[in-house]
Amino acid sequence: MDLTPRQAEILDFLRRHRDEQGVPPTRAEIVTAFGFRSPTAAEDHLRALARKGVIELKPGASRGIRLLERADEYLSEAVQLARREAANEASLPLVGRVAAGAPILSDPNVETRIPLAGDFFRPRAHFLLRVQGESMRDAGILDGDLLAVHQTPEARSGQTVVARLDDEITVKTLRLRGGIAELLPANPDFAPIVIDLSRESLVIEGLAVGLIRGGFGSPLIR
Amino acid sequence: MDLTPRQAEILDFLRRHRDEQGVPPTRAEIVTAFGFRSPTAAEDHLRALARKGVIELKPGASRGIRLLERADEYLSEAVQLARREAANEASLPLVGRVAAGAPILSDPNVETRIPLAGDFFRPRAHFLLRVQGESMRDAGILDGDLLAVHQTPEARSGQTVVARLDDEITVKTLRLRGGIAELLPANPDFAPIVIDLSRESLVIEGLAVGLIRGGFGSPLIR
DNA sequence: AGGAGCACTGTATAGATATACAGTTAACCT
DNA sequence: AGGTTAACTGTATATCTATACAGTGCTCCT
Repeated sequence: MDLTPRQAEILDFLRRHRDEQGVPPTRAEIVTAFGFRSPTAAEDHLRALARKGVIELKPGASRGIRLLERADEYLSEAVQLARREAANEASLPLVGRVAAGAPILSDPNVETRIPLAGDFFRPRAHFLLRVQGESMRDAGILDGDLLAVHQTPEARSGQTVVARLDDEITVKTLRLRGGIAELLPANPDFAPIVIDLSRESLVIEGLAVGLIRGGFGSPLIR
Repeated sequence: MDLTPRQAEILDFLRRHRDEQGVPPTRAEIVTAFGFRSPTAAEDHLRALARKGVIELKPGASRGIRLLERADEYLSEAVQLARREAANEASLPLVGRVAAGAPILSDPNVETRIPLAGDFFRPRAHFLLRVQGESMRDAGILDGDLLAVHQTPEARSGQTVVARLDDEITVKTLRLRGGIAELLPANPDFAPIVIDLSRESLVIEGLAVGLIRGGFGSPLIR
């Protein structure tokens, strides 16, 4: 059963009071916080929250209000957003096969999240891309590696870039000469890709800023 | 000023009560927990803790006991140990140049800690080793990379190992044939190392289980 | 039309709680 | 030898606190 807006307000207050004061509130403190004129108003709300299973009331005990785990599901939107942002700052989305046309960080492209903060890399990484193929082998970037990518359209000649070409994502070294862009592989078995910028477009998704191999449960040892 | 052993016990109880019950205890609850026969015993202890600045007492408020930040400095040894272990589980020591003779994880060898849990890798990593040299270049292990290492003396032929040879740490592929061990580089510019196990000893420090490049503030982009 | 749930007001009270006051015992410092 | 501090016992009480009981007005469902 869902909480009413008012009950969610009360729950938010319980959480805030606990976090800021270190103690759950009394009925009287709820009354003053919300401007009630009767302790029963607070009592009724607590009963409702307990009935819905988001808090536990200890009979007889003063301040005997306990926020249960599942209370997290009923956070106000503002608090939920803040939590999600905090979680995002401590982990990176892992992008596998990129669907044609879709933005690289759109939901269906994200396989999972890796528990590593983006600012572990410099400049900071915005996502991890699972490398496919051996075209950058001689740069130490192997098939299956996770490439840490700083999302930016700006790239200089010589940098290792993540580019989108005909709705395909590719990792290569960028070389710019006049109106010509070259995407150079680091493997003699592969041919460079040459793009005439006056006729074709090249979308730079980001820069390679790091690499992770062998994590997330895929063993390196066979 | 330091806490007395008894005061530390009381503080531990306050913390445990808060964590387990979600509410600080009343004087009466302290009394029953410690077998006191007078509420004043609890009151006196709380006053002492407040005077020493580890808790804050709110006059008049029931359960008005607040654990302050600096209370963490006065944790019991058991709790401190548990905390340190929890922190270690969420980060990996980075080992740079290894001092001759010293165990690989001894204090002076550890440069810093990297905020990544060891069980991010399978089997779990115990430390990260900063790779020196290009001898494993063709295996995608470059100079400066951080190699995630699972600490174990057991290695099978074909695995990438971290070995100690004449007090030098080296990363190579292991090959075992009868009483002969070979440490094979992955770079034609380097020669294999052959060890006759009946005459020389080879210490395996661990197995390579993963790799990180470009993190910890060292930019990949130039 | 009426029952149920929500969100309250208003009053009352048993008992939970903090806290003062008066002691005791032992260790430690000077 | 005397003062201070820690760690308690024992009693008492103002007041804080949970909670019961009796209502009101509103909305939503059937």
